[in-house]
Amino acid sequence: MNEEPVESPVPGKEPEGEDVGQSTETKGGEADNTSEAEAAPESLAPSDSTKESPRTDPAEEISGEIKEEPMSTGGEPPVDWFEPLEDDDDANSVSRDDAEEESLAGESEKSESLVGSEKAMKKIYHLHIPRRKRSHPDEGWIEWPILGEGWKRKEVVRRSGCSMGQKDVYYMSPQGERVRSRVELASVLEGVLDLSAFEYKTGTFYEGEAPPIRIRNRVKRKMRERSSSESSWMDRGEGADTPDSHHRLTPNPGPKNLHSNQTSFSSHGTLGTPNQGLCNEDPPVEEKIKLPLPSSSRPLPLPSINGEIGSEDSTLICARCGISFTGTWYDKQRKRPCCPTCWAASKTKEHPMIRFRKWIPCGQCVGCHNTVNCGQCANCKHGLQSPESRKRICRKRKCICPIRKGPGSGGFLQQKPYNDIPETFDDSMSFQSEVTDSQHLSLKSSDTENFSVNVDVEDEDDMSTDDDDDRELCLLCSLAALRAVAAGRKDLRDLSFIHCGWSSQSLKALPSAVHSLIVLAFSGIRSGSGDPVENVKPVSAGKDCGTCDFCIDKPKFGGSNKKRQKCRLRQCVRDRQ
DNA sequence: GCCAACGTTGGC
DNA sequence: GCCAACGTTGGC
Repeated sequence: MNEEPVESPVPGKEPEGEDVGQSTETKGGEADNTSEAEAAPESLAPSDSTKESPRTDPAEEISGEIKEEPMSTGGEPPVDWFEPLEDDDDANSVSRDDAEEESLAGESEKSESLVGSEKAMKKIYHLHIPRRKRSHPDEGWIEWPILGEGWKRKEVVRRSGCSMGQKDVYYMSPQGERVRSRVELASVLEGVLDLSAFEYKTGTFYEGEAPPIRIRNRVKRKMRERSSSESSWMDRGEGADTPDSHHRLTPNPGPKNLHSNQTSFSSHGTLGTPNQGLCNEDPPVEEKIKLPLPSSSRPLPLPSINGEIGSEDSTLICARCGISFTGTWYDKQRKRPCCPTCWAASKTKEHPMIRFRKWIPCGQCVGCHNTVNCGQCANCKHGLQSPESRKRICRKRKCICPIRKGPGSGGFLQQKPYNDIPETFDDSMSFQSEVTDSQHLSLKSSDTENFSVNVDVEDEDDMSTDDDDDRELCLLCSLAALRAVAAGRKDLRDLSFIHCGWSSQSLKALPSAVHSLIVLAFSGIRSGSGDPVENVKPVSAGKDCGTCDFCIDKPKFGGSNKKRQKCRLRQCVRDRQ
């Protein structure tokens, strides 16, 4: 029966089931239960004050010093069940649990900060701080014949938490049904006892008009996340019944008002008890952090570093390493946040910095404001030549917004990157550490977006055949250039083996940010060397290796010219795939 | 898995 | 703002 011997300091003196701290709250019942309508509230105050008792110096208790405990050791008859908790003369009764509890939430002066800190610690650091001490189920029950034979009543004062000090009153039917509200009690006593004049809290019937009975129309709120992984970012679904919801006597209040679901999120300010304000000062951690919506219901955000891309980036907690970071990085499944470091470590081939995107015109830049075709650019010329097939917009009318983030940034299209990009990119990332701070900043600011080596497509038809379109440059070449720089290369001439036919001209046509990076890097490596691309000799633009199968196929190498393909070494790697 | 203890919130 | 009602949690 007694499962908590440690908490029964004076065995035999009192029913062991009632000597635990929990029982303090019930003492309002006194021996004479029927006349304690006022006694109950009054008796509860001391229960809290007990925690202010001089005896309860946590430091002293923890240090092993047993205080004098004069009150109880003096042999004064204990005031019922208060004795063990308040003035325990038994050394053993100064249990570690008590000390812990008091240290956590014992002294009322400290309770606010303690409660707050406890909550914060629990929430933020997930420390395993015992939240509560469970009393024995049989403890604290007082016969309550006013409700009928066999009925019991129990008062519980919350000893910790935000609602510390709040009193809960329970009743237990002769059949052992535990009632925790007037509604439940009414349902049990329906047809047996009229509770219209029954005051649930005090357990007494009063005379006069009965206060209105509140009927709550609650909406189930799904706040808590599931324990792990994928569901952690999802709202909890229906059916999250708790065991309590099954055992509860209270009938289900029926259909919930769905409309109130929203307001429930904004009503944290309500104060159930004076202490509840403490809880509401700091929103839960989950609410401090803007939790991302499930990827399925959320536009795929732009990747970013330090939130430079997309000013609305959230502070997220990496699901892998736990660090916080800003941005909108997600793991491969895009279900959980993933910091850039873990991203790099993931070896995924779908690096967030490498994407193919489709521009959405900003509508504000000069290019977007141009309405007249220049007639001079390749696109215009192409259109003049074959108006039917003209699909490209005049280059002067293209969006030249430096940020290149259209009004619907979510409209970028993510496409599959090239296969061997990650390693290349890793090298280029290492390059960042070699540059100066200012250079580094330039990498992380607006250039970052371009540095992400996007192949930007204004529309599908605009991609591919236009040789002098800077958007046509091979992604691998761009990356290779960066990689070479990162590796400490002094020039880029050997890049031809990656992209045959590269010349200084084509290098110059690198996406401006990439080119700038190269220049920047070289200026850091070789001060005053100027534009390194300028020094790059034209590479094997016109030379065939004469050994590959395509060259051998050529007539000049004695082939039959069946394949009619350019020397493999002169082909862009991209084209070879 | 139960349920005491605590959190939350909607009615007043 | 209070607090009854009930949802939720975590100790057992």
